[in-house]
Amino acid sequence: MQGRVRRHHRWGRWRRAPLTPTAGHPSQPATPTSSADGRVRSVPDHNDADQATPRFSPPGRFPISGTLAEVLALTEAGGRPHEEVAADGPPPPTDAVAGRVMLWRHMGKRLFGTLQDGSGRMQVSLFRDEMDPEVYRELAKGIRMGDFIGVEGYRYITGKGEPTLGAREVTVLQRSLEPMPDKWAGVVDTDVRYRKRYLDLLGNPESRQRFLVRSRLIAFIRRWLDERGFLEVETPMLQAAASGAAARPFSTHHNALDRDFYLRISPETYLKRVVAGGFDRVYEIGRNFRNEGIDTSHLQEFTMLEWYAAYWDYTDNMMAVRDLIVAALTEVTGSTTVDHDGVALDFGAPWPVIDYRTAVREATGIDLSVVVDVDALKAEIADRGIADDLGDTVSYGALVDLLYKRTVRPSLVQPCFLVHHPAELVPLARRNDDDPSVLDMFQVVVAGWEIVKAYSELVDPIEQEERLLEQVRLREAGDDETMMMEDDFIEAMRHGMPPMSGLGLGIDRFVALATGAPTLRDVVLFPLLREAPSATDAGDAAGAPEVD
RNA sequence: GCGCCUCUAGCUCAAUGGCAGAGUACCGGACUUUUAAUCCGAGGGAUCUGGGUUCGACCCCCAGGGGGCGCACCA
Repeated sequence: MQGRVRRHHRWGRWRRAPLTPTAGHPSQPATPTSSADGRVRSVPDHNDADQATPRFSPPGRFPISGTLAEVLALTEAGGRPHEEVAADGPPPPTDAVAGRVMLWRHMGKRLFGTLQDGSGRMQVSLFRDEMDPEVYRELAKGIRMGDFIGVEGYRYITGKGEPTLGAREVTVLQRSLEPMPDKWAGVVDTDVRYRKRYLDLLGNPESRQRFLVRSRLIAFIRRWLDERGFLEVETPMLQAAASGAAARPFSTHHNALDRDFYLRISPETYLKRVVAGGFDRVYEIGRNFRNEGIDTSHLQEFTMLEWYAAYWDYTDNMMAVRDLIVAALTEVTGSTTVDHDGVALDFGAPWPVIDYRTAVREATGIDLSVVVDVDALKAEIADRGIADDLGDTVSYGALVDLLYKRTVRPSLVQPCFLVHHPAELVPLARRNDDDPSVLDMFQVVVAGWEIVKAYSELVDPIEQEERLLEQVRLREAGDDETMMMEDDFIEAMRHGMPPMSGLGLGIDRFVALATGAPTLRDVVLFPLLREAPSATDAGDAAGAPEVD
C-alpha cells in the first residue's frame, strides 16, 4: 500500500507518448471513432496520470447484442472453425459484446483476450490480417487489463475448442488507471477484500458467487412469501423506543425535533401493529442495528426477515420455515446439504425437536423448572464452574440465556428446533397453555448459530403491559438489554390483535451457511470496519485508503 | 476490552542479524491458435509507523496503527 502522493512517481505506464496523433491533446480529444475503412477503432490513451480528466471522450453507451454468457452459448452451439468461417475473408460482425479486459495475450499477428461482464467471461480475438495493421498494433499494445472495451465480431471456435468472438471493431469504453488484482491469486488481504470490495468481486470468483447466491436467496424468499399471501411492508428504522429484542441500540438525534431516536433493533412491534390494522400476513426484509461486539457470527447491521401471520401459532411457523429453508437451499445450491467448516449440515433430514429446559438439564444438571430465581440460579452456575463474574447479571432471563449459550448451543450442529424457552426470555411471546412457565416458542439452531427465532405472539394487552413493566424494572436494576416500554404498542394491542405467530430469520447467517462462508463479513458487501487510517495523518503510510 | 498471529515492489510471496529477491502487473522487444500464453530486456522498495539494542536490523526489544483468529459481549 502507498499514499496517493507517491503513486505517480512509481507508475510510468501513463507517461508513454500517446499512440494516436490526437490522443494527447486536451483541446482535441481523441474520441474513439471508426477508422477510415470503418472497420476498427483506434486506442485513445492517457499519457499522464496527473491529468484528472481523461483525454478522450469515451462513448456514453455501447449497444450489445447479448451478454458474454449469451453470446458464448450461441457460439458454442453454432460456432465453426476459423478456417471455415473466414474462408472467403473476414466475415461481417454478428454480435456485439462489452466487458472488462481480464487477460490480453498478444502473439504477434494475432491476439486473444478474455472479457468479463456480469454474466461471465468470453474470449475474443484480433487478427492483424483482418484489420488495419496500424490499428491492430495500437490495440495490441494499448489495451491493458482492467480496461473496458466493446467488441463487434463474428463467432467461431478455435483449434483448441474455445468459443471465440473474432473482432471486426473494437471500441475503448473506459480505461483503468490502477492495476488489477493479481490475475491468479486475486485479492488475498482480507482488509483489502472488505474495504475495496470491487476488487474482491473482480478477482475472486467465489466471493462473486456468494453475493450472487445472496441475491437469489432473498429474491426466492420474497417470491415464496408472496405466493403464500404475505404482503411486504416497511416499518420505521428510527424508533423512539428500541424494542422487539434483547440488545443495546445505537442512538441518534433528530435536529428539527431536537429529540433522540434509536436505530431499530427489531421491527417486531410495528409489524404487529400492521397486523392489527388488518393486513393478516405481512413481512419485512430489512436491516436491524445492534450496538454490540464484532465476531464471525455477529454484524452491527444485519439483514433480518420477519413475518407475521394472523391465526397461526408457532407450530404453523415450524412447518412453514422448514419448507422455506429446504426450498430455498434447493433453489440456490441444488442441494439440501451444505458444508460448514468441514461439517456436512443436512437440512433434508428430519429436524429433531429439543426441549429447552431438558437440554439445559442434560447438559448441566440444572433443572430450570426447579431453580426459578436469580440468586439460586447464580449459585448453581457458580457451583458447577460454568461461568464466573456473574455479579452484574441482574435478570433471571439473562442468566438462563447465558447458561444455554455456554453449554447447549455449541453442541447443536445439525438443524434442529429448540422449543419452549423459559417465559422470562421473551416478554413479547405467548405462554404455553399447559405450562405457563414456558413460551410457545422455537428457534432453529444450526452449527451453533441461531438462524430462526419464532413464537406465538402475546396479544393480551394486560399481560403485555405487565411483562414490559417487568423489563423496565430490570433496566432500572441495571440490565441494559431489556426492552423499553411502548405505550403506543400497548394501545394498539388494546384495540385488539388477532392471534398470530411471527418469525425472524437471519438472512446473513442463512446466506453464510448456504455458501459455506466462514464469517458473516464474507456475505455483506461492505461490512463495518474500523476507520481506515487517514492518508493525511503524519507518519502514516500503511493501508492508506482510496479517497477518490 | 484482553490474549495469540500477521503486515516486505501495484498484487501474490521469499530473504541465519551482513549489498532486499522471485512470480505477476507495468514499460521496451520477439512471436500466426493462445488459455495464468511463451521468450528476451528495463524500471519499480521510508521492509506499517515511532523509538531502542547492535559495528551492522526486514529479522531482536519496547510503544503505536491496520488486519485475522480466540476470549468476553451478543442474534
